[in-house]
Amino acid sequence: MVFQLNFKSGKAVYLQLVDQVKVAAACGAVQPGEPLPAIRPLAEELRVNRNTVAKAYAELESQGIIETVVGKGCFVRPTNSPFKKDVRRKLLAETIDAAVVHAHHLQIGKDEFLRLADERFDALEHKRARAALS
Amino acid sequence: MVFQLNFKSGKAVYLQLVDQVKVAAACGAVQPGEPLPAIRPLAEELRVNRNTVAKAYAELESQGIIETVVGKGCFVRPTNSPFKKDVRRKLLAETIDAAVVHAHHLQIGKDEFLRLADERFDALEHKRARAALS
Amino acid sequence: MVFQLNFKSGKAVYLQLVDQVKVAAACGAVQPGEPLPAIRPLAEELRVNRNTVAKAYAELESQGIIETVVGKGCFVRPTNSPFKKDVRRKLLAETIDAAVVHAHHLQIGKDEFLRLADERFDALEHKRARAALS
Amino acid sequence: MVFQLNFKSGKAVYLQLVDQVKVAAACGAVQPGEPLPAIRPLAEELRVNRNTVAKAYAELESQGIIETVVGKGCFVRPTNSPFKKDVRRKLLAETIDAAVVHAHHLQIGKDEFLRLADERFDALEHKRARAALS
DNA sequence: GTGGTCTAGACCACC
DNA sequence: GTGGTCTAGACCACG
Repeated sequence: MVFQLNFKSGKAVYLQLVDQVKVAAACGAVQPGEPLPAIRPLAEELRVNRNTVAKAYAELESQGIIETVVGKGCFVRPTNSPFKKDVRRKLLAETIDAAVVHAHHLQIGKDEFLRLADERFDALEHKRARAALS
Repeated sequence: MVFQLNFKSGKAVYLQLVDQVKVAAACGAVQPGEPLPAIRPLAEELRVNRNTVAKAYAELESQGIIETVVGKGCFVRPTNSPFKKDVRRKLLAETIDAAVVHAHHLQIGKDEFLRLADERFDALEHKRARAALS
Repeated sequence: MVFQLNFKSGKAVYLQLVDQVKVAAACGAVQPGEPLPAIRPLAEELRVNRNTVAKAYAELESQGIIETVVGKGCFVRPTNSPFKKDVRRKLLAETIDAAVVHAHHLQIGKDEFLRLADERFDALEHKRARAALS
Repeated sequence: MVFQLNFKSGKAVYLQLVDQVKVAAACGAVQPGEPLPAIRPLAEELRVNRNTVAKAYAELESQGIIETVVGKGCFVRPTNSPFKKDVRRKLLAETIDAAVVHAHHLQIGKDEFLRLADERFDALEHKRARAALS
């Protein structure tokens, strides 16, 4: 799993985690039965207190998204309402709209925006590739 | 100008206002030089405290989006980011990173992401063009 | 760190704090990475409301002088203005204009003004050099 | 008289006016018996409401700095404690110190600072020369 | 009427 | 413990 936290967004960090796991689970990016990262190393990677990650996992469990097995870890449960393709596109469109508005105020045009997006997408792939090796 | 606040989203109310004003400015719904709604009546309309609206406007002023003149009101400024080019790129990169991770969780690949971004960028331009006419 | 507030100067208290922190940072009295006093105890010491100190710190953060980490505190950042060169020049020009008018009212001419400025600039550098050693 | 107002300093505009007249009067920049600018044109020049200038003049009269003759204007009264040279230098040094700190945070060095000061001083002279002609 | 400052006190997220 | 948000209400400067 790859997470992206924004400490200045004004949204609680644990809720950002919750949202990201929910989306990933609803789309099959993490398959049912797959384990989520363990709390301690994830907290370290995200530079966040363990309590914060634990709170996010607790929230996910109370929402029935994941299942915690004490001593083993947290596992994704099967989704009963996976997102359809058009729902996924619409969700992403909202996020992209926000980015486009941000670009406008920073006076960054479409060409450079797309170049940056391409670049950051590749960066994510490299990050995942490196993570897969270790 | 119509604003929609979500008191349960976990995101600070004043930041929701900030974002919505930025969107309105970006798509030309409010043109440079035009005034924003006055603080007191807007606070009443949105059922929030006057200080909350004032905080949003103060944030917008510190971001250079609006200019406030005591005794007169708050006015939209023309887009003209004071930041260095590399700073602007870096600021936008953070937003794009979040969108890229979102796309990954939504199981949407780079090609479709870029197509969507291109599309949303054009949509914003069209809105601005239409708004400039009226 | 010792702060002196003047409640009768007609200048907003939180802005007095902002200026004093900026002076302390500029002359090396607080080094990059060092924490500022915590909000609550400082407010008590200065006999002002906690919100007033918080507002000062928020302003310092928005100016890029400090970084605040929730749950940890507020820390001085290394000097690195994000503004374009011409914006920086223009911002400083306004301050210098005020000083020039002040000099004119004080019947102090250009030569002496420049000599004084040279002298005060060196004084700041010396303070910074001494502070860097300890 | 040349005035320099800062609408964002957090200090009341009328107090900025008061301070500037007081300094000029205490240093002989305006001689006893000389008239201050009339309220209406000054307000226009400074882009300020007439009430604001009137309030400043009222404050100056209550402090005994000026004398208002209805229908004629406001005149500077003789000072009984004019600033000595060292006092004037010290007062200006404080203002310059603030400008130097500002320059530091904008990462503008001594050379450029002095160049800017030289330039702004000349600009003030030209402004006064133009004003004297009309 | 406009926006700005300050206080007092409650609740929340994070360490 | 840290900082952040929001409310309610008072007072001020400016137009």
